Amino acid sequence: MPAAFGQGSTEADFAMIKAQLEIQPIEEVQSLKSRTYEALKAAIGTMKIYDAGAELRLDERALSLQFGVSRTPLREALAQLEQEGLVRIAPRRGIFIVRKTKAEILEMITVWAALESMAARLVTEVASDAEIAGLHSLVDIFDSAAIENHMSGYSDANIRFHAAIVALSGCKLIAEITNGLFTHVRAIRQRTIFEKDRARRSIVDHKEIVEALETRNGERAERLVREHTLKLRQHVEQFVQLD
Amino acid sequence: MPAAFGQGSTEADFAMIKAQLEIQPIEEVQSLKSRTYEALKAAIGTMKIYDAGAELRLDERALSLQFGVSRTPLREALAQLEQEGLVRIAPRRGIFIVRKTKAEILEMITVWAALESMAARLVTEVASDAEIAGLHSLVDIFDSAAIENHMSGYSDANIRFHAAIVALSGCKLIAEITNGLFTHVRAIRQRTIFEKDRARRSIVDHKEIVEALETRNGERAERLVREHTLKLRQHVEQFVQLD
DNA sequence: TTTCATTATATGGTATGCCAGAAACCACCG
DNA sequence: CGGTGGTTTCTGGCATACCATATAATGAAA
Repeated sequence: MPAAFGQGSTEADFAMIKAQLEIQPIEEVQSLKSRTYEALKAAIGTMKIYDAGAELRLDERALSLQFGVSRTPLREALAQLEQEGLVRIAPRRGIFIVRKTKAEILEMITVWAALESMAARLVTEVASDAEIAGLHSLVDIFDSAAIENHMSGYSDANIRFHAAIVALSGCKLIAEITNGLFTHVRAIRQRTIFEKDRARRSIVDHKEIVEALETRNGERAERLVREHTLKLRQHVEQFVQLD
Repeated sequence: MPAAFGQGSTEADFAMIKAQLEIQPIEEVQSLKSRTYEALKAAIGTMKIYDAGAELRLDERALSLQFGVSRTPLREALAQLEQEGLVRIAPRRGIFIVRKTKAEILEMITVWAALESMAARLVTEVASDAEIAGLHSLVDIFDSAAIENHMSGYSDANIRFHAAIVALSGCKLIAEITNGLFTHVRAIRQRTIFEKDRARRSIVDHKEIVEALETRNGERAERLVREHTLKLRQHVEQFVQLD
């Protein structure tokens, strides 16, 4: 950055210029590999891969044309997605978007329960009262009967509530793994999972959880979160049909 | 399987053919990418990356020569390792083996505690009595005072005990994530973590865990496993120095 | 002698071309 | 008419060449 201003620039000049264009962070132009990775991940995420007859096969050359990059960075991105479990690369056979089985989904929810319950325990140990109090804003919104008409909004708020607990735990790794799981489950997040009745009971659960966190009752918070998520597990096991 | 033998084939024909050439499995020649991935992962695993002055930078061309493959499959393998968090690829700067910070190690142990305690709970729900009884063989070995002289053996048996619980839970995903964590922690598994005193107390813990599993006491098994692993966490926090 | 600018080089990023294997297609034969 | 064997094509695997940037080396000026 200095070179651009020549040797005649003074501190004053610099300060002025700095005041003018402010933002320094510098646009980090990521590699084509990572940008392709993000783009592919997003594309797969918004794809309704569980619909019957959905096209699960990816064509390298076609994709490289669509993204406007060569096959090399594209393949590196695909290798990463394979590692992440989003696609499966069958040598000489093709590249396929992975459709999780119901059993795998249930395992994910189980892991989620384990991690988030641990997160809740951590929250009671490390979060400030103010931080915990902030959770109220994510729960109380739904006190009104507005639930009935805002199911889509509920779904998002629900996710934010759980994400908040994970965030307050301070454990980056739990957040990371949880996000990874969410990526997989996103495609299945059919609204049917969150029908009215569940929403109502869910809110009661959430209130209890917040209360346990506020009273720093780690054991109880952990148990409530676990049971709450395992309820979802049971619900999915019972009512969601895949495969 | 039926179509291949046409309409004239009898049960006898099939049995004969099957008896003749037997072996079908076919040697699965993996791609260079995946083999390079495995090789690199193993190489990094056996590397003492936490020693001061350890060379953490990887040279693409040098590696491609050593492995005898071109840079393309090598880079795809590296992309996967990056996704897994074992290496960090700094664009135009270099490829570096990731050295986990102490805080990150502690987070891993925390996640481990969460997952294995959930696994223990699952074991009480799904494992057979026989399977649980099998755990005794992994614990009783150390009844004798042989511990004193077999610390290295203890370390392995310890790992196998915990792996067995995860396996008996039937949850593949927990096993998968746990293995991933183990890959990272392996390099730190300095024998100092497992000194005599800890070993003795550890065995007591293990016996209690087995007993809880045998009596199908899910709550207790979960708690014991969690506390056991959190003890390790505290121990590492207190005595292991990194960074 | 030190410092800064310029140039050289090394290293990762990307594009492209060729190769091998798998699947689809087709023709020939029973 | 069906099935089998061969041929073509399509697609992913791999190697290589080139490009861009970061860093090291070098030299000139203060």
